[in-house]
Amino acid sequence: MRMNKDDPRIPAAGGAFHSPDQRRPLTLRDVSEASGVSEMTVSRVLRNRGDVSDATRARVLAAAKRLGYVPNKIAGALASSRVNLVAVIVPSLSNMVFPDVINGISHVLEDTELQPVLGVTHYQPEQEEKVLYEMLSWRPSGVIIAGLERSDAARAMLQNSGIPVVEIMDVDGDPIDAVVGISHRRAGRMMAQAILDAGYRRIGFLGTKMPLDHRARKRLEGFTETLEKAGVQIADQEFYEGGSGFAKGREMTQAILERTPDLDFLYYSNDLIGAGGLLYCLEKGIDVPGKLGMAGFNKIELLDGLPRKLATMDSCRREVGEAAARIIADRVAGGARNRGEQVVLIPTLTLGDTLQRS
Amino acid sequence: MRMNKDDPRIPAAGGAFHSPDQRRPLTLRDVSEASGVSEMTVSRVLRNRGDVSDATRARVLAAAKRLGYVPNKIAGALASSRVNLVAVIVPSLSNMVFPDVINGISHVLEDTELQPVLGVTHYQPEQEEKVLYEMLSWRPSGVIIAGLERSDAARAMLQNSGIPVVEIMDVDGDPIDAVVGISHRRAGRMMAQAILDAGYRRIGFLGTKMPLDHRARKRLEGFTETLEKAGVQIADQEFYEGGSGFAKGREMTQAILERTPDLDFLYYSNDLIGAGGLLYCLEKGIDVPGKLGMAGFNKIELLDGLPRKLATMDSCRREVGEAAARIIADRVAGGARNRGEQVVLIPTLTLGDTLQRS
DNA sequence: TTGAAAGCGCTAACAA
DNA sequence: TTGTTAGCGCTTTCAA
Repeated sequence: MRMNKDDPRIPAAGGAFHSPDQRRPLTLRDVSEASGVSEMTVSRVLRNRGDVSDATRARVLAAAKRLGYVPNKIAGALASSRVNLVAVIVPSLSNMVFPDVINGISHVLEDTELQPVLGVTHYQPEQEEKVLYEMLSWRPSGVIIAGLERSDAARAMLQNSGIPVVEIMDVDGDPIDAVVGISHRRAGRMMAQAILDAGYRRIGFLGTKMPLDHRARKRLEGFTETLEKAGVQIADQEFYEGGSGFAKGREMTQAILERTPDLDFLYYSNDLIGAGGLLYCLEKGIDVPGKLGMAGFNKIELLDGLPRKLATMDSCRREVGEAAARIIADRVAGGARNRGEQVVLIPTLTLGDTLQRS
Repeated sequence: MRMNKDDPRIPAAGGAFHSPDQRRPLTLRDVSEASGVSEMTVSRVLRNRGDVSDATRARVLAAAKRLGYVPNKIAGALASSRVNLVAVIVPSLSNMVFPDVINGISHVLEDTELQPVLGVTHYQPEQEEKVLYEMLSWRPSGVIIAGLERSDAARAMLQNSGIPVVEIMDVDGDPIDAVVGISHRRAGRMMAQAILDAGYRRIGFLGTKMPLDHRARKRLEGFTETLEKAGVQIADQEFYEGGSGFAKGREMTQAILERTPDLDFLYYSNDLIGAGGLLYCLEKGIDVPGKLGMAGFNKIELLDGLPRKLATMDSCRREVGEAAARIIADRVAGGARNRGEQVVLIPTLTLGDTLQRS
């Protein structure tokens, strides 16, 4: 074993990693030379592959550590055509919904070799195409992507990619491969039924204007469908653009109630604006849920602790993330020979304090 | 990157490309053979590099589109030793703080070739090391990482990486390279001064138990420092573990007020628990801010619309993200010959309705 | 304007 | 248990 004291990259003992003037990133060859072991054996040691004697292993590890070597996964991936990345593509990080999904995914992948890589589309199909294209060009081991609505191009890319694809959060549609989520139509129907059962009849809807939030759209569709079966029409609607928040919920609630004062229920497309509306109504001294019932969607935990508990429905975000990650992990591990898994979770209804005739 | 209809990357609708049995991903060679043009020229066309005749370009684009070719960035990156990825490493996605930062980063990087790749550490130094190692092994063009507190190993990796490193959200410490953020000590001092100026003297603190949330710790340090200069001690404290939320804020507030009923101010380490506390106090009929003042931190927009506006301080999240991304983009573009940029943002104090003697 | 050759840093497959 | 040889799919460089 050659000890090259003059090699500028090899720092003095103690500070294992400090090579301040380093220009060229270290390669396996550097570790090989520093340890007097072939590149191949160094590679084996660093990947814990094959049989390597303890003595050799120790020398290699010492050298790698001393040099501060970080392997080049680009070269490794090219050589092995294996990439331990899972592309995770979501529309937004700002609404308290997808962070939970992502945490579920990370949690499951932590027990595997796989690593999630995040892309955000801002609910724009063009952005989705672009992000997908970028991610696929890194040849990930799988894709987890929100929703079932795809441009033809995006769909083609995913189909041609030859890797596991899990579409999440929604099951109402035609999946490319696997799918994990809840039925938003069904969620809308369930909520409508609960509202009707409680005796409310003059129902208003408040939600996002965004035509590209397909899940919100489907909830509304299921909702109106069930109302109509009971001979009830939505009495008024209010739409908004931009981020959700309490203030938005207040404004919209005020607007709809001023326009249609005889409403006896407000159905919000998410808990955040619902909570804003609830705060507004409580302030106005409106009898909730006696005179006016209210409900949101998502079961955002953060909101536990409002003066009243808003009726809502669980979107199973963490479970969705976990199940999706598990599908990818199983496929990558080869433990699953099938494709097209379907995991349909059932949202639970929470009546809270805002959906029950007093 | 443009996304027009002639973009070779985007397969045409209509299924020209469904090659259902496709096993091997397409390569440049496939496009080369399909178009009768050398691989090299195909590569030039797809990267818009060098001079290529219009006729050749058209043939290549047609072939690429027809086949649904997606370039392999792994090979490209290895050959060119250029990777258009920026590693973004944050402690959490769940607290409404880092999504804003990430949006700022994405927004700036959208105008460049660079792409953010996200890693989450859950406030664990070991996780940070692991994530950093994984990301650096992909040889990104830059790193944006939250905080200034690093393990020796993490610090060494970053130093040795030879790429731009921007540490964000905090400026109180010893940066490895560039830094963008606010001074949390200063923020704590400012808030303490405002509270003292308003005449409050019996002050309680409520915050996370997490010893690894260094920014919260520094705010508290600055806070107590200013109080002490005025001869005021923190009268009581309450710490919590786990996620923030209104419910947590309520519980803690109840606990501290029952233990120390004569407190006249509550300083919360973030707006979410502060909002919970505020809701609790309003319900209890406590005179806010007359008998009891309250303040949080972060200026979370979502909360606009609470019955009272909580006093808070802006953590400049989006600006931090944007400035950090700009530093990376400039360095990558070669437009900046220097290193070690320091961007210190000044948080603004919002008194709201909870910090002013009536 | 186009093409041919030589790697990028690593790993699969095989040899010793 | 260790080493050698060929690539992985692309880009760089240089020649035509």
